[in-house]
Amino acid sequence: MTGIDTNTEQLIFKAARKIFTQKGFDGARMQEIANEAGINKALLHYYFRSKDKLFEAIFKEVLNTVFPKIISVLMSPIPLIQKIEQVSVNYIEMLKQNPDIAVFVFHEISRNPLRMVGNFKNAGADFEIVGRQLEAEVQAGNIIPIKAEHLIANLISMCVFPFIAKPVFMGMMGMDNDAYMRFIEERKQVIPQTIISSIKTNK
Amino acid sequence: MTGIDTNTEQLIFKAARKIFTQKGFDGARMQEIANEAGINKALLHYYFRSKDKLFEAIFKEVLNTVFPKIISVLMSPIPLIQKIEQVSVNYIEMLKQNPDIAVFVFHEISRNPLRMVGNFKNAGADFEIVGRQLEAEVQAGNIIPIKAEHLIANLISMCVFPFIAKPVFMGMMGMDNDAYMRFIEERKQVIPQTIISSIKTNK
DNA sequence: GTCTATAAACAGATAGAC
DNA sequence: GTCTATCTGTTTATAGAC
Repeated sequence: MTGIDTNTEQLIFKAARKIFTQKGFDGARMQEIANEAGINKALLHYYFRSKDKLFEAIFKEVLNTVFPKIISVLMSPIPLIQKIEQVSVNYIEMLKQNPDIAVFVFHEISRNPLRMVGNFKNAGADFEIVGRQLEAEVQAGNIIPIKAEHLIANLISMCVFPFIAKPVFMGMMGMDNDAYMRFIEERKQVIPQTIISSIKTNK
Repeated sequence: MTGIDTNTEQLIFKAARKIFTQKGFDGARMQEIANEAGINKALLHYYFRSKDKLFEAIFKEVLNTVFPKIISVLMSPIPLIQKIEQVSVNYIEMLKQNPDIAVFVFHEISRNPLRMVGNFKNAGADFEIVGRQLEAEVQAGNIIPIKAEHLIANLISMCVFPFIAKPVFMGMMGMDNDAYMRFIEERKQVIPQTIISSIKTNK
């Protein structure tokens, strides 16, 4: 028990995560993963048996990086406004550290939607909690009515999509990489501000 | 000149578009495209020389389906509010008719960002036009200040992302396909309402 | 133009030495 | 555990008959 494993299995895992998230399952080559890990191709099969098995391990880990983060915030017992702010900051920060993850996840899921089923705990509870919070605020006259589904869809869309469309937006906006990263940073403020001011009443 | 070509080349093109947009370049098989077109695999090479060439033809056509639509609305000489409403309706309608297109385009672009360069006319002008409209409205006291980049990013994100994340949202929201389509339909109203009420002043 | 048959290259997986 | 060498199936692409 050395705590952190820097053994071969970890090397492979890290390399596979990089290659798979960059190229997708179909575009990834076992040879390339082996090169990235600095080991031989046969070792991949020794540790993970097949490309499919290796991919499933990576994909599971990636899903656990992506979804619990937002679920836990949406379910936590804090005011709605704070949830919106926290989701924006946390999600954008996570995506900054894992730039390829968004395109990868949604591409692989649409390639095989059933993949979701196994790795996915029901998030319906989140919507109920947020829905109740929304109702309470509407009753109090603080916000105008909106379905929880749309509110959450708006929030996640505005956070995630700019990472998915990065090259397109960069081209359209005439930004270089640094400028685009500053643009992303600004969104931590812009998104909560947009959502909150869109639902607030004038009272 | 019969006007509409229903010849072999068109058959191939249509089949290739379907398979490529569903599976991506790496996941698509020439055999599957041939099957879809009801012809032989060798004919694909007869008409398009290689998988790469066939893909480039498809990709170019897909980009022309996706981008000019929004560009033309953003550049048109109509009030800002109307632009926001028209983009929402047009874009969602286009994506309803081409459900796979969004995941496909962004996956392929991040696989090879340089692909954009050739097929992309500068859209910087759009942002300038929208930027000037925004400034005018701010001066008139009608809206609060926001960068054109963020406004447009918000708009496109909220329209496109629900198609990219369809299986995830369906799972999270516990919707079947019909319910999700109704949800998408609602967004034609929700998105303009969200954006407009987020920038309007209280005057 | 369209087909069948096949070449040529590639990629995942395994055998077996060390 | 790690390597080299190789097998096996797949996939793009071409040759050549019709």
